[in-house]
Amino acid sequence: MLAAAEDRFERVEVASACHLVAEAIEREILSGRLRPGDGVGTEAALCRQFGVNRSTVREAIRMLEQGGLVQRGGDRRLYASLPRYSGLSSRVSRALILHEVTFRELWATARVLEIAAAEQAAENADAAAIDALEENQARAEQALDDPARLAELDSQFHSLMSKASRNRVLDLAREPAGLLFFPTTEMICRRVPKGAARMVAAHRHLIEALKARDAAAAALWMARHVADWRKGFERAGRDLDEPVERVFARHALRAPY
Amino acid sequence: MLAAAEDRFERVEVASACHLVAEAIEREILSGRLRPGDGVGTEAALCRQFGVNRSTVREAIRMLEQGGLVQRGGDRRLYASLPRYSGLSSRVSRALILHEVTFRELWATARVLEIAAAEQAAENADAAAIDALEENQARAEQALDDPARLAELDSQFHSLMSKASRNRVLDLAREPAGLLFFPTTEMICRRVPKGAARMVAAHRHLIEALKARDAAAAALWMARHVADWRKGFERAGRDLDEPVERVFARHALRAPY
DNA sequence: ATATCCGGCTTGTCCGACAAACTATGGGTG
DNA sequence: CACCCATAGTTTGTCGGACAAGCCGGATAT
Repeated sequence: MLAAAEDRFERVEVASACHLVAEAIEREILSGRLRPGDGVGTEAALCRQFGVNRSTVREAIRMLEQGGLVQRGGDRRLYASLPRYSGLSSRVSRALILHEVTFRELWATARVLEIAAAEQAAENADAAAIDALEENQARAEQALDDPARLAELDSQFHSLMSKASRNRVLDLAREPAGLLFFPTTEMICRRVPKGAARMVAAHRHLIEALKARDAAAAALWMARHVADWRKGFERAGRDLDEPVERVFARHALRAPY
Repeated sequence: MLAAAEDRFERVEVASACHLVAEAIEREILSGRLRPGDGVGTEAALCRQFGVNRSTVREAIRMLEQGGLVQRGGDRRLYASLPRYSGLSSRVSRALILHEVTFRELWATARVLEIAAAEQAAENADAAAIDALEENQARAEQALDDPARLAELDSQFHSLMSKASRNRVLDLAREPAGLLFFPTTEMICRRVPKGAARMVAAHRHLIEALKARDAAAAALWMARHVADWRKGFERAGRDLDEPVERVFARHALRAPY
């Protein structure tokens, strides 16, 4: 009865062996002593070094693997590695689904991130990035009556735009929302007749803005593009306050590193 | 010689038993058949159900645990759970550090996210959220000459602001950048005399804007606040194109779920 | 009725083992 | 001398069993 009343002490941190091993290796990587691409050593070697059993080492490895800090190479050996963005993004998307966020939250966030990506892309895009966008655009123009393909190309367009900004922080912040946001494009294109044409037109204007290095124009067209999405979503009879459905989980399930 | 030339086939996805087990449990949670808080069962029970060894089950559990999908309760039993934002954010921050992103990228991204958070907070903040910000502000006013404390309070202020927006997607997108961005406040307060006062003043204006439900004012003051940070950063003699240092890893290392 | 003890269950770790895949090494062959 | 193949060794993925420590519930003693 009285013990619970006071909380003078923090909970004691009892670390299990496998966590200690994982943290030791993690520190080695974060500190730069193990660089991405370096071999971490065999399980047997790690057992010897840490003085623990192979099962324990393997549990530690599974944890690090999941965090993207180590990876099995083609030869199944263990290498330190850079966490891949795609893995992180799908993980975040998964969390958003489980938390049942609404399309309104998603839209409000995607809006500012996409606009920022367009602005910064206009400032920083190089020729290769613009070429990639042009190629995407050419394909989209061939697929005006194929909603599924169009949705995929739209998603890719925004991803390319984000990469074109050459801002990796922005790119990583944008991707989880994009992963959940753009799959709905397919539904909208199916339900709203003029949706596809408006989409492709907006993309065209965005590419032109990038070529002209006109950040204001890029922001403007992206704002319109995203506003269009919202209108289409509502015209399709959907409610912005619906939670993002579990259906989209399949998009987030892919690529667990 | 000839096998490598053609890549007609995708690489065959050879899934190890522990991955299959992890995926099966993950599906169960994502589909909603296992709800957060539900017990997953004992390791022995999972062994029986999947027909695999306990070591294999444990490796699967380690993976899920790391993803935040399951958690050990106080009784050490296994429960399905919602991935915590803090765990995801620190993971993303860690990735940003390893990718050696620059402060310029960080700043450009934090800028749009913080402004959006302020705007949406002005629209959606409830009384409790504003109270929390007021309390933070009161503490900051008491700590004007304690840079470390002030930096912590600043970081907390922005986190509270983001929560006040009641947009969980935005909150989650913002946090990783914030985690890396705000620790530099301490350095700036030390090096730039008037920094602390300007910071507290900006926070005051932001709180007033929230009370007045004035999104434009909130955006404006946040823009100034973030611009101030950048000026302070440069006055402190730092270069925006420096990569975020590994030093900040300690902030990202915490709370691995 | 309360306090205490005991036995069972569960987890964390350890040990030893084995099949499959891969590597390397050495020998045979043209 | 160069090249190909077989064999042995290494490494991983999985298995079965084992045990100490912690937690829980029930039985027992006061």
